Amino acid sequence: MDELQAVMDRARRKGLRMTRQRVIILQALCELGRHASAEEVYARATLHRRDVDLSTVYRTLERLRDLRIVSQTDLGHGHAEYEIVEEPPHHHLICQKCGRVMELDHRYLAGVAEAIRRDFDFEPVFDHFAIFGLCKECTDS
Amino acid sequence: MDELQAVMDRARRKGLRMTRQRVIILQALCELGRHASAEEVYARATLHRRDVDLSTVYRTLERLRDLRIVSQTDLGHGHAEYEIVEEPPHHHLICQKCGRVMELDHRYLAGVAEAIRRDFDFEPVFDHFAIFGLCKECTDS
DNA sequence: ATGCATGCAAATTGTTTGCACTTCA
DNA sequence: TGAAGTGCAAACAATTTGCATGCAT
Repeated sequence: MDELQAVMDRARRKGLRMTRQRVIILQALCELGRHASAEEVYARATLHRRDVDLSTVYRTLERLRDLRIVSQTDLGHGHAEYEIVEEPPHHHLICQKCGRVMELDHRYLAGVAEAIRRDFDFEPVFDHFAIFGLCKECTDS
Repeated sequence: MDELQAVMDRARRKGLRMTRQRVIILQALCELGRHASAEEVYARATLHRRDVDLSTVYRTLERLRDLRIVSQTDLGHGHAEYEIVEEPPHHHLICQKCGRVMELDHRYLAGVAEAIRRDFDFEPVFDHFAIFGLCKECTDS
């Protein structure tokens, strides 16, 4: 997978020291694909070889988030969820009742981002947005 | 003062049983104004008379959130923040670096809400939105 | 070489829960 | 009266931290 290579390059370029653990964590994130909890990343990472500590996973995810290599989102599951940032980003609609998750294209938010930039001199980080609400089925019932 | 009455009426109409504790909690929320943590609500509530338990505060806030009388938001402070929902709602721009918080008018998001409603049959709960990013000063430096 | 990263275990923080008792409608 | 709400204390889960050691640059 050269997705892993690409992400590692990106991280290195941003000055991240590439330790064995960090490679494993990035690999786990790539394999998992979308929004995984720290525990899930940990589980996936230790699946191959058991040589990462959970606290290291937390520390690394925090670091990666600061470098904007991964996004950190609260999807209402009682823990943070992480995923590798893509360009353009994508977002989620989350039903508060049934928990269903739908994907929302970035175009829906691009206009808002632009307006905020213009009017507030504020650079919004729209790596990943979580919008809560009610899906059709749950609105009806 | 009659903000409290108005909110209590609203709550009662939604079928909320009005206990002594709940009145105190609603009062605390009114007095605090904007986004307060459960601990802050608790502190404020017990300031007058010490007869609410923290667990009751949590239970009540959860109940009020479900009734959409208060909004629950993650402002990135490591705990949830609550505030009485106003009409129209307002939102926040939060600087990830310096922590500065700016208010965002609902009009910025009204269009997005409409589009989501139309295209996804999804009713977004836009009681309170938190948008993270970088303010001017922190972007420059 | 040296400063940053890690493992381990323990602590912390925010939040939830079980249960006997009380209170509102 | 009876269902719903409460206090208390204990449990929980996610995340963070201190410190001795290890490793990438």
